[in-house]
Amino acid sequence: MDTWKEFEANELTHSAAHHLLAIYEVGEAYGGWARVSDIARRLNITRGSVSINLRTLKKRGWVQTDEHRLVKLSPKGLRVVHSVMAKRVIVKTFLRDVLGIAEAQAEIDSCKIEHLISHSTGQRLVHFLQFLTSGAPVSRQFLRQFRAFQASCPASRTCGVCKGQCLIDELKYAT
Amino acid sequence: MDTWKEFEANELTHSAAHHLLAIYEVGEAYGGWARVSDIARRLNITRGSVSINLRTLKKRGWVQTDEHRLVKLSPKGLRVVHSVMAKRVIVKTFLRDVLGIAEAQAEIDSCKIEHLISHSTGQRLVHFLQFLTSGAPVSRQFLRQFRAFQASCPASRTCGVCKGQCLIDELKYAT
DNA sequence: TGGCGTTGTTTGATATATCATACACGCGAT
DNA sequence: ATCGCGTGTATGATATATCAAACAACGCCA
Repeated sequence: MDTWKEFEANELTHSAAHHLLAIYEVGEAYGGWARVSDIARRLNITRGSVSINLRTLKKRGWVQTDEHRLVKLSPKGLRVVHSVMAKRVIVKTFLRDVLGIAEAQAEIDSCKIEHLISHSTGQRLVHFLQFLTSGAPVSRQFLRQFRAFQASCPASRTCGVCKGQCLIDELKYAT
Repeated sequence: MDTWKEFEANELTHSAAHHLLAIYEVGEAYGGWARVSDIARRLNITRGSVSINLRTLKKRGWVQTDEHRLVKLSPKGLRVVHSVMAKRVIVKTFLRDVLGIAEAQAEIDSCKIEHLISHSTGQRLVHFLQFLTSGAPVSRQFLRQFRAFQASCPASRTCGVCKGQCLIDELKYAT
């Protein structure tokens, strides 16, 4: 019923996830400590925005601050960052190495999705990639034949309603 | 640099996508025409919220209104709905039938992602599923052996930082 | 000791997305 | 004809997320 609301219910927003990632990346060379200015520069937003957003991140217990106003991830925040980073790598790897999507597009898609997929989905995707790249004969053969199949796929078929914008026509098998 | 901002730049928000889907579903039995009340009931939000959100949807050219205040998808809106529906089905099918994720979780994850994946990613995912379910010997064998591999996977390994919350440890192959 | 630049915060603005509540309109039943 | 209910809209509130601009504080340099 309210499945679609799970999106909003997610306590980790896209914005928050990237603030945490930025703190991690910026602080990497300074023992985990980051300055508001550098976080803002990294995200290409204003210092004011970062300052305001940090309130929520602190309230959630994801970051800690210094007496010098330096910012650091809490253990809880670090766990979130690890989780998000891992999911992005997994999704991007799948999109690029299995589906053959261009690096740039794979980056964009995985960046949008990284904070949304569940732990179990991420884990199963890892196992899938592990098996696919395990070097087992069946995996190698499958990948090779899939590449050939892809090459033979028509660029796109036209849908009566969407004029090629949707994929309905290609979904007959799924009904 | 600003890849992460693509999320906000997306003109089709999660909320908007589901409003359009609701209009489509509610209107299905009435020649595409839907009432604000029914849309609100469908989404489990107030009539007021729908009323306000419809302004944006109209401004974007996705819906049209009647002199009786009935709401209908424009041709452009219908294309969006087809595109989103198709992507949800594709992703859900992949999660459920390939990765073996439970129906409910697959529904939640695909619902979060449906409006975010690009057309090319959706199309390639379709081709992947087509090949996997084509009945080709290599596909059947691959799927069977993957199931066996999955069954042998340890439930989860513990990450020093995350205590099993992240998947970093399982990503060694990807570095 | 001044002054200037960087830094972090605050303020007022916009945009989305929701709520509860109040209001106005129309239609059907009495 | 009017009473009441359902419907759509409007209003004021909250929460997120951004901006520009103003402001205060600190440090460095002369």
